[in-house]
Amino acid sequence: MSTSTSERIKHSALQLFAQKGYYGTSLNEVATMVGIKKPSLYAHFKNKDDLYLSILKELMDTFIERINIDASLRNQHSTKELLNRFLKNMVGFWKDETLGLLYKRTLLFPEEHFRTYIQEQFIETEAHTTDILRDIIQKGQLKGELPTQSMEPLIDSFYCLIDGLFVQRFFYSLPEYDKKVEHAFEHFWKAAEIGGN
Amino acid sequence: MSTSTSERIKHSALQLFAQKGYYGTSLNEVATMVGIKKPSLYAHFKNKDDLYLSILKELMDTFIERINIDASLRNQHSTKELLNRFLKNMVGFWKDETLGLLYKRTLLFPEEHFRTYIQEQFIETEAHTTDILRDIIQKGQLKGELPTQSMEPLIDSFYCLIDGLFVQRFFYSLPEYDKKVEHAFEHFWKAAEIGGN
DNA sequence: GTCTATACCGAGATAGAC
DNA sequence: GTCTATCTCGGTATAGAC
Repeated sequence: MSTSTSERIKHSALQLFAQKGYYGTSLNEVATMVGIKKPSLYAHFKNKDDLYLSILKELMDTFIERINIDASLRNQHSTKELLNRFLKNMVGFWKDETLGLLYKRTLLFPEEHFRTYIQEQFIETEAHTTDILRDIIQKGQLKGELPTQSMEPLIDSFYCLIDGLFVQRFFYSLPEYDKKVEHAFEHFWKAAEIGGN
Repeated sequence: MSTSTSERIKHSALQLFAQKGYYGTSLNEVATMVGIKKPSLYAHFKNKDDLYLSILKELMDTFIERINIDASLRNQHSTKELLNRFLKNMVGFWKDETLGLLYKRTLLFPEEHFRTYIQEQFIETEAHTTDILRDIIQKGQLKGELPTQSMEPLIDSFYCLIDGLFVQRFFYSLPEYDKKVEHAFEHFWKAAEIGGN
C-alpha cells in the first residue's frame, strides 16, 4: 500500500463528512470504508473531533493555495481575462466533488461545536480574496479597461456572481454548469465595462 | 394557551431543524423547548420522520404561496420593477431567519433519507419559478423594455443573481445585505437593458 | 497497529398508569 | 394527552490481548 493508513482514514472521512456531515457520519462507517475496525482509528486520531479538524485544516490550506496561484500572473493579461480566470479558479474548486462539497457544507452550515473556529478561518480567507480582487480592479481602472468609479458595487456584484455559481454547482450537470458560468460571467462583464450608475 | 400543542411542537422543531439539521436535533431538545416530555411528542406525531416531513411540507407550501403573490400584479409595472419585485420577494423569504434557513439547508444538503422526495419538491417549484420569470421577460421584450434576443443567458444570469443573494444572506447583517441586493440587482439590470453579445 | 470485548451514553420509540 | 419507566440500538470511546 503506497499511502499510510492515517492518510487513507482522512481520505475516507473526507468523502463521508462532505456527503453526510459531521453528525451524519459515524466512525464505524469510516473504519469500514478504510477496511479496518473502529477502535483502530484511535491509534491515528485522538477522537472524532481531532479527525474532523485535521480534515478541515487541510481543506482551508488547499483553498488558500488555489487562490494564491492567481496572484502570480497578474500583470500579463487583460482585466476581463484576469477576472474570468479568478472566477474559474474558484469554480474549479467547487467542481471537485468532495473537497468543494465539504467547503460548502462547512461554510454554510458549520457544526455548532466548531462554529467560531470555522468562522475565523473563513473571514481570513475572504479578506485574502478581497485583496486580490481589489488589486485586479484597480489595475483595470488604471489601464482604462474599467471605468474609474467606486469599486464597492462592482466587488459586491462579483461576489454575488461567485456565490451564485457556488450554489448552482449543486443543481446542474457539469456541461450545463459550464454554460451557466459563461452566461453569468459575460453578463457581469457587460455591465462592468460600461460602468455608470 | 392560544395555539395547540401540536403547533407549538412544529414551531419549536422548525427552529431546531433549521439551525442544527435533522441529525443534529434530538426529540429531547424539541420536547424541552416546548415544555413537555419526550414521549408526549408521540401523541402528536408518529415518529421523528413524520414530524420532520410535516414541517417540510409547510415550508414548501409557504414558499409556493409567496411566489404566487407576484403572479397577480404582473401587468401594472415596468419590467425592471417586476424583476426587482420578484427578486425582493424571494430575498424576503430568505430573510425570515428560520424558515429561510431551513429552506436553504434542505435544498442544499437534503438528509439522505429524504433526498428523492425533497428533490421532487424543489424541481416542481423551480419549474414554477421559471415560468413566471419567462413570462416577465417575454412581456418586457414585447414592450421594448428588453432587447429581443435569446432569453436563456438572461434567465441564467438572473438565477445566478438569486442564488448569489441566497448565499450572501448568511454572511451579512441585514442593512449590509440590503445594500448588496441593490448593488447586484442594479448591475444585473444594467447589462440586461443593453443586451448584445 | 490492529484486533475483541466492553463500558457508557444518548438517541428513538413503546408500555401502561393517571 | 401527559407522564414515568423501560427497551433497544448505535454512537463514541477505552482496556487489554496479540
